[in-house]
Amino acid sequence: MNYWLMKSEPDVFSFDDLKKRPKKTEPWNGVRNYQARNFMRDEMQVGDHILFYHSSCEVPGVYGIAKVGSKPYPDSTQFDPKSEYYDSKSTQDNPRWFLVDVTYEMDLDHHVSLEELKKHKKLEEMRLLQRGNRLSILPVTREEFDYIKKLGLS
DNA sequence: GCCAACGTTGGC
DNA sequence: GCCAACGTTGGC
Repeated sequence: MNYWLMKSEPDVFSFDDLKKRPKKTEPWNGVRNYQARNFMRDEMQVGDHILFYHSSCEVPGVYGIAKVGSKPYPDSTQFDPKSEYYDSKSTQDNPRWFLVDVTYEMDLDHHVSLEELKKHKKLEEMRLLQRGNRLSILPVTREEFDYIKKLGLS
């Protein structure tokens, strides 16, 4: 079992949006970074737990808990010329981009802001908090995951 | 294979 | 809107 942090801009797709989806599930399309893709394609397993993080917004931070809802499969938007995620170098036989479904798991009592995360010594080695990090999908340790979840419950 | 130019991310 | 960090592209 692995643990992850996945970023989303809430103006585009928020944790609330995920809850409102049919089956509370959303294909995580549009990732066009190889490292992030590799995490989804090679390392994620159904049932892995996810910290759902809002970025590029007024209060960046963790807003809920989700889980991996499917095995990896090709991101259909890469084949669609009308999609902003279209990739002309991808073919059905040799897709370049893979995704997993993300499924709602549980609410937190309150969000845990980036500012809050930075205050905790136990979290100072989190990849999210390392300088220059821009990956939209990051592994977290079980300890980090549990600690942050606890911060969001009270 | 190097590296300059360019584009994107994301906090502030 | 700024800008640091870093990934990607493409000429050579």
